[in-house]
Amino acid sequence: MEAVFDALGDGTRRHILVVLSGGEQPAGTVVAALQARGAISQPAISQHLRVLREAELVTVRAEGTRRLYSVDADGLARAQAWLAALADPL
Amino acid sequence: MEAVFDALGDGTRRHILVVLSGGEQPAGTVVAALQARGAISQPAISQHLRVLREAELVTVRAEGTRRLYSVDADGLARAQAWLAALADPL
DNA sequence: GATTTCCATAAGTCAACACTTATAGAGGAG
DNA sequence: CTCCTCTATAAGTGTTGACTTATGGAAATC
Repeated sequence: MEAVFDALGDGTRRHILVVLSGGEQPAGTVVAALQARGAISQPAISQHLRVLREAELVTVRAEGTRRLYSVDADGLARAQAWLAALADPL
Repeated sequence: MEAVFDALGDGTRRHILVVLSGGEQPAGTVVAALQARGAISQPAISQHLRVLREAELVTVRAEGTRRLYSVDADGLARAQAWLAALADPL
């Protein structure tokens, strides 16, 4: 859980999640989308994707040389549940 | 919204929210609760409370010299809604 | 099999930000 | 009025972590 909100605590990573909310995307497309918004390198995005993966906020699957990323609904649900518990203490 | 997840992206602040989820508490009680978990100064907590306030994740009200903090359900709901939109893109 | 594309990792740099100590200020208590 | 409690702000420091360039490796293309 710690890793989840640490991962969400960066604007670039949140932007990546927004891009991926449009559906499964190869890493290269994510890079292009982020670079359309401002100068950032491919390795920077790759590192962010790794953090999101380790936090279980995204999933990957390989297809040839491409890595297809998607938002991980389970991870997002866990984050939502944690927030809900704060507002509504059992 | 940026400020909300930036604020949530720190473990100490998340711990403060957990403490406050138990109900309205004066700042001093929050300090005591956090210090029970590890060495941290009163000003550090005060600064975190300010960040949480600016992100609208907590509310304050003064009672004499005490400042009573509570979790802000609206702010938490906004955060949840944002996460929900990611998983379930309209 | 050489080249090219796609992505990840390595290593190093720099700035943001989470801390600290010191202090100010506002409200009860004596 | 004075003292003490409670909390916030000021100022300075150190470390984390978000970036960079450089490189490695795996799969498609020719």
